[in-house]
Amino acid sequence: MKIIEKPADWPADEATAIAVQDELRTRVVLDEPGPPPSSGLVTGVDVAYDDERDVVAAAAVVLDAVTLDVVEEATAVGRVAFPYVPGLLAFREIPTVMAALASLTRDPGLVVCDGYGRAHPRRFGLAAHLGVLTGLPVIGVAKNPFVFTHAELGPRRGDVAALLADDGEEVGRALRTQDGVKPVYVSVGHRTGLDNACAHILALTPRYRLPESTRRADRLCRRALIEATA
DNA sequence: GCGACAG
DNA sequence: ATCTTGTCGC
Repeated sequence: MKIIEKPADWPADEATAIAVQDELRTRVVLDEPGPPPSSGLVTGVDVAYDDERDVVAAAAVVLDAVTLDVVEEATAVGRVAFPYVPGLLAFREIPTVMAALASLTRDPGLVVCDGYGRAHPRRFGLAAHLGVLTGLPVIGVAKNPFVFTHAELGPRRGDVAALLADDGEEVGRALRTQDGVKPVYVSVGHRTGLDNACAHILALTPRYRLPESTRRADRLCRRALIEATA
């Protein structure tokens, strides 16, 4: 399979990457509610790394939002496009993620990715970045609160608490997806509302803490990395 | 000034 | 993200 290289104009240092974020962030659309939950298609994306070989594998798995059945899968393998810097995660993996999305034969519908959208130091995390570059509705789901804080939330599935920035803005939501488990952190990326995003994530977590979409994508990209590395 | 810090 | 054994629990 072809190796996805980073674009020729890809940022080479942190200062340039931050400048790119500050330019692209103006194109995020936040006033659309997005697709209603439990309808249409939902596509999970995830990546796996082999830092030794500088390789990243991305997977996109399309699910039927009602049955959660897999409708289509796609993978792409690329070169790691940027070092890991908190706040600049998107620059590592976006070219390869976009290649995986582009090789799908149908519209991905709503995209769910690991990490953050608006819950980001400059309000432009991976989910927002991916949304602006693809034009698709995207939401971000992370496993920890990063630099943000939230009040304690109830112990039951569906309980929520606002994820707050220093200035008091609600940049996302801590959402309990199963009774008694650690919450996940949901934030909108592009062309979706926070209420809708949380409803989608609840619909995608009938059994486990993490959405079915990311669990499927996680397994697939790990498999793709092993096959590409072998 | 020094850490901490999505994946 | 990734490196990794056993262990607790449904």
